[in-house]
Amino acid sequence: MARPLASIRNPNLRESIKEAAWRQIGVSGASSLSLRSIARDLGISAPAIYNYFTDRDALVTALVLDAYLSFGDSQHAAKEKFTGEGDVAKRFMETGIAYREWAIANPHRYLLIFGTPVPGYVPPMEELQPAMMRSMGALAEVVAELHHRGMLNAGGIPLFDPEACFFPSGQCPTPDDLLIYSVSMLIWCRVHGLVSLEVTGKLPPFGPRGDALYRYELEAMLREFVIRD
Amino acid sequence: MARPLASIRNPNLRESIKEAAWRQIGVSGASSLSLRSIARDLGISAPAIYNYFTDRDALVTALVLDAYLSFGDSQHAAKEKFTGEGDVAKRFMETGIAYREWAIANPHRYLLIFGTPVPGYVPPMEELQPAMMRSMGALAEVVAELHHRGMLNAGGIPLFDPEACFFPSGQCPTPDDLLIYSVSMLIWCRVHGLVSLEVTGKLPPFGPRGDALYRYELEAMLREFVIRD
DNA sequence: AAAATAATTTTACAGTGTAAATTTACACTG
DNA sequence: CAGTGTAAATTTACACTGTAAAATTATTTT
Repeated sequence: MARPLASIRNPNLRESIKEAAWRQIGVSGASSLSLRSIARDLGISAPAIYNYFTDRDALVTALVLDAYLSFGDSQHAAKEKFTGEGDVAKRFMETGIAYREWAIANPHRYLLIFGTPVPGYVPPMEELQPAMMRSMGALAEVVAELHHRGMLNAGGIPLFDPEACFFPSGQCPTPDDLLIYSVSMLIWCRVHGLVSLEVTGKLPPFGPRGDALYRYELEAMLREFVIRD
Repeated sequence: MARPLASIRNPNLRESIKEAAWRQIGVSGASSLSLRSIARDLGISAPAIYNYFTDRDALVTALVLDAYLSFGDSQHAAKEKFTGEGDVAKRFMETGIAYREWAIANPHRYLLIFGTPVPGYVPPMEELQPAMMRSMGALAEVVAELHHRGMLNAGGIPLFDPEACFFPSGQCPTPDDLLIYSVSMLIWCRVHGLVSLEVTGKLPPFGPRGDALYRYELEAMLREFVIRD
């Protein structure tokens, strides 16, 4: 028998494959993701997956995109939690805290995006960039707001090369944008340092006090980059 | 024929295996490390490796230990570059810059230590801890010196849990040590954020200006944590 | 010289991704 | 309605992987 079951009792195989993949990743980590065991889970044959994803890498890319979506949602939701005029600093803190909380709640997803957990996988940047830009957008919007209110104190930070960075629709970024993106990137680097080490279990000494350390770092950034009152 | 060649024409197989492993890692990354292809390189059979390493994981651990050694050497060398009384800040900068330079010169080694590049490998912490402590020790010594000279301004930072942290010889750390280690850890987190993203190619916009950004971060830490003059 | 031990080999098994050929189910068209 | 074409699966096959077991050989010890 050769094409009887799958697409009938499973009308949306593409999604089911991704679900099975997440299930596996949740159990044994992204490193041990296996097309064959996904196929076993779904009661189909391994090469059948190639009808929905050209590659193992294509599947991983789809998973990364999903992860970015979920991550971006949580970032934007956090940013929109406080909508008051004077709540910019609160929005910053809220976005920052949501970053870590999402990562701790979804360690495998976090590592899939920001780590290198799948053996030979090299992420296709041009394909992932929109999703990445969107998820980073929440932070960038907060920084932009700070800048527009004249609260951004980041004159000394190095700006990145506008050539080396693909901007949406290939437009040349304004100096303001350049500043905003550079500050956002720097903040992201600091946040990522802590969170990635925590998620990979390499920050053991702090244990439950990871919260406090993380909060301290966010507040240090407020002190360094934000002019208040 | 069964035991003629290897140990005769290759008197130090254990080292040769590691060398071949590094060679492979240098070419195609740590993710595609393969005992079989190491064996092919050396003209021996794959199971022969099991005489020198109980596991693929044991081999990886040996590689990690070597990487820590090289990394620690470069850290301590940088720290001892300036020996003057008033050169503490210089020592800090030098150690920080050496951190990034070593990582960029040895990206695979860096990822082997601080990333998760080998599929199912889970690092045996108790075995790696001495090497890790030693390599982190250079930074800790700089921070300790700052503290002893009364130049450390880090009153507000959260201290980590002394229980959760294995200290050398199981001794209870003094409050001073607790502060020194906590500050060092925090500095390490920040440094690691930047460097790990740069090494994995996830910090493209800055390109050649990565230097400037990194320097800025080191100087920001001096401003934040160090009382000068 | 004989026995013991240690190093190495071959063989084997269970797993992986994926290419190729093959079979089947379904939708159209004549 | 029969026939064809296409798309979705399947089976088969290949080249890999780590590693367990058994067999073989070299060296060391008795």
